[in-house]
Amino acid sequence: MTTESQDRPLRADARRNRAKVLEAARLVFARHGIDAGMEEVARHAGVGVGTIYRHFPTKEALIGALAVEHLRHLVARTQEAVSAEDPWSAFEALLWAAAEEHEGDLAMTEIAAQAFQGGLPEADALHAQLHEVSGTLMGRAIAQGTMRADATAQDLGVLMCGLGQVQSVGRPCPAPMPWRRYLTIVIDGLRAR
Amino acid sequence: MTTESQDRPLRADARRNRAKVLEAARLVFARHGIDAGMEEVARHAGVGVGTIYRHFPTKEALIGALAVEHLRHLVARTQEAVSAEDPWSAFEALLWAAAEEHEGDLAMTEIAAQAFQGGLPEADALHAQLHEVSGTLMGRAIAQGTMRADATAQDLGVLMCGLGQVQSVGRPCPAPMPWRRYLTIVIDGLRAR
DNA sequence: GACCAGCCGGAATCTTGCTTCCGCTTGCGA
DNA sequence: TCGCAAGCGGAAGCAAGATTCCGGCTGGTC
Repeated sequence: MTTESQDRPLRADARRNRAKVLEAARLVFARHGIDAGMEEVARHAGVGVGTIYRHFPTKEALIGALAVEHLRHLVARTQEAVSAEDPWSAFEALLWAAAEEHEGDLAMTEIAAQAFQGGLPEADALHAQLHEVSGTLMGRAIAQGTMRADATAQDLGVLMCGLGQVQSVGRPCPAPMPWRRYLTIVIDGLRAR
Repeated sequence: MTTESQDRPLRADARRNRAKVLEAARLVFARHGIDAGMEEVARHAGVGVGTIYRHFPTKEALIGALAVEHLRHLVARTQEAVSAEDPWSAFEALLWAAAEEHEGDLAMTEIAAQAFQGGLPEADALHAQLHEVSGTLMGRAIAQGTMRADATAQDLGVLMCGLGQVQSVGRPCPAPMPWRRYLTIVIDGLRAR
């Protein structure tokens, strides 16, 4: 997925381990933030650090792989939303669902950040795709008269970026679950008046 | 300010150095993020690392001192806003001004974060004060009928937290200056309908 | 069932950055 | 002007964490 996977089929155990590593990384980073050690990820996956490095040349690459997975997921979700009949409801539901999914996730923001500047071609492509799809969705909502006319896909990105920060509860902001308020207010800000 | 300053008057050169360190820290952290090294801060201040540690027992303490300064500043600004005749305009102007001030500042979010959980008594007190003052300001705006009735000082904190993230341009989000859009939308979200 | 390329574990290594230490310098009161 | 407590610089000490290395294991093929 990241470096070479189409070349040789990968031995059965290797494929299994790769998956375990990815899963463990998602979990550990979500719980302890992106600064969690590789050692910790390895322990959680039940493998040695060496195994991680066999699959991902560097910590950054591992994070990049997570980012790609995440983006893929987002694109899929957004595409579904585009084909709903009521674009505004679909849009709103999409945001709530996406946020809910990452409740208390300490890493999403940083992972997404990596993806942006990491220069991973795959991540770039997915970004472009996400940008386009969400643009379409928002365009439909605007046409419907429910979303403010000047809203763009880029705005959405910016707002989601803030959401990620807010969701890393504990680190930046105090008080539990303020992100629901965040989303409420932001969504109202995107509504047509 | 942080540890002991009321005790002995501090020698003239020491006071001068302390100020230089604080100023350099603000600058360096803003430019390179909170992960910039102490070495770098020292070089920028034109002193040795040892000198920093004479004034601030730890990097965390140095950051804490910056946070306190920042909070003090915010409280003062907000107090001014409270005494304006038009609360909504004052509120809006306050947000824009605060944001403008930290254009491209990579450290504000993290510094503010430190202040929250750092447990610094002085920072806690200032937070409480800020919370109260902004609550007053917002209450006036709500009474005026210009701000949504359910808005709270805590909401403001959450939204500013997101803003901080958005402003760390380069790290998390791509595209230059999207924070103006962020603020525009958020402010509209806070408006009464 | 024997072979071997590919894979594994995890100790050792390298890097980076915070913090401490200590001999030298300097403001400033007598 | 003298004496010295307070302050200074920056090399050395340490800790944490990423990455490398290599001897030993194992799917999967002949």
